[in-house]
Amino acid sequence: MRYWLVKSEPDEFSLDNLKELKKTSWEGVRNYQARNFMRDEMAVGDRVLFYHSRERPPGVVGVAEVASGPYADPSQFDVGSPYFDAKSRADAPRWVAVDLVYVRHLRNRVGLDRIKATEALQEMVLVKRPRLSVMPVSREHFELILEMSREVE
DNA sequence: GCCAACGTTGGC
DNA sequence: GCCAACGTTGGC
Repeated sequence: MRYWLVKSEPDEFSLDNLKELKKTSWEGVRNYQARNFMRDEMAVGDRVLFYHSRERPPGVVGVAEVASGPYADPSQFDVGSPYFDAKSRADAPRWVAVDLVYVRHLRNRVGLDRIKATEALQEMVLVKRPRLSVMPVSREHFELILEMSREVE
């Protein structure tokens, strides 16, 4: 089992939205590196840190789980979608989606400021590589974030 | 295949 | 809302 972190702008899709829906199709990823992680490495049962970006303060707010293998992201073929990609062909889809299911909210969010201030988390992709919206997380880092969420800041 | 221009992400 | 960092595009 692998561990991941996905970013979402809560104005667009929050962890509360996922809780209500229980399950969602994680569509709209339009970055090749993120796409490759989803396409090549994500598998059913993988655990996912759910991160709210563009919110003050940004941070990890909960846990989700991968509930499907990768499949062609339908929004790439939808002319009305902001994620429409005219260069993607039906017989060779460029972008993939996976299903995510809600697992839980963290008792306390783990803010980016705290992550950045934690020595053991300096190697997180989140810290080292800005602007990536789907990224792997090591088991150790995943568990440390969960531990931090149980403590009051 | 280089690289300038442009677009997007996301912290602040 | 600003803008730095980064990815993508396209002219040459």
